[in-house]
Amino acid sequence: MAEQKKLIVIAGPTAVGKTAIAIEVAKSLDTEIISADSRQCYRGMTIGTAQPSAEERAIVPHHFVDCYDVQEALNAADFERYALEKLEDIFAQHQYAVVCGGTGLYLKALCEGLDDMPAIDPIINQVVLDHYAAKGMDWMCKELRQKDPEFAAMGAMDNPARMLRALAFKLSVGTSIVQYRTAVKKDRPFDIINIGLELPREQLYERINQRVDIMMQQGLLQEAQQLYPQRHLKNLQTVGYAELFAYLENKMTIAQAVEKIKQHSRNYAKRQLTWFKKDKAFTWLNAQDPHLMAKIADVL
RNA sequence: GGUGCGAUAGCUCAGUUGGUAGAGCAAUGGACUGAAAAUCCAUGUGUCGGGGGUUCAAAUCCCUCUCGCACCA
Repeated sequence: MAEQKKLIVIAGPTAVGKTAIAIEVAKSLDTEIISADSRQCYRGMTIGTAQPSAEERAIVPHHFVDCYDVQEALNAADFERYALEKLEDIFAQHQYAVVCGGTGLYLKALCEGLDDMPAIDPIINQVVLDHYAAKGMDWMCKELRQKDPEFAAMGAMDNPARMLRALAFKLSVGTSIVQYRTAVKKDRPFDIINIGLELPREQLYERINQRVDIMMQQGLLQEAQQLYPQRHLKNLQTVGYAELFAYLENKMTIAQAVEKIKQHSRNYAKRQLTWFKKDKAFTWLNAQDPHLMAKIADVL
């Protein structure tokens, strides 16, 4: 009987050095990488999302990078499907596969699965969005309390993003979204090894600041200019672009925009750490440990 | 040199007729099952520029000094 296939998850905050390390790991195991990053998958967001370069991709094949139009709004469930399918291909030829990324929900979707849920009618969804834009939170609270008291009772009634989905779900499916949330972990036909990369906070923040300066030198502003006409897409509600759009609209100076990008990247890194640290399955390693590769080999 | 305005949380500022301070942003911590680089929640002791005075009580009134800004010379 063949040995169980193994998925190596490499996660951590932005700018910690995940990409380079994942490449080294994948190369040494002679396998491929699936990126678990909700923004690197879009074409045209090359510099701002720090997509692996062509040279890096020539060393190890990457998937879910630079392969969708920004108009296509993918979500965690789409990633789950994509990654499971791709893993089947990779495992057909390799003992190991590497998933590398910083989007916690996507990693969770892949490793534990999302509950199966019916799709929301896009027309109803749009109607709900429009009503919310016109009438605001008060309207949505009232509407939810009336139409989906079960959700309203759960106490997420201060978060518009989730309320919007709950309302649109209830209106198009007819049942409360709460009914579909079983939180049952799915069994996957492979072992999962979780590796978290970290650095002392000060050092991480310093790296983030430096990387933003480098991105600007590489032409982030020009990249943002090209995407500017599509700035209202949710995929472009992204650190590094939103701030430059504000600059392009004369809402702040370029220096202020760069400062904001650094600040928001630091905030984002902290949120990522909060998410991953809660998951006790991770083995944490210092991203700059000189014996990193040996330590990773130990974990496998 | 003169006059006026300002000096309050890391930053920008509120502070009503005197009752020992509060917002936004930042920062820190946290949540998060289909927008997740998103979205949201929690946390505010700071010689109220220094010194003196009036008062039971002063960020708030008076005097003075220091520093900024503006205007007049």
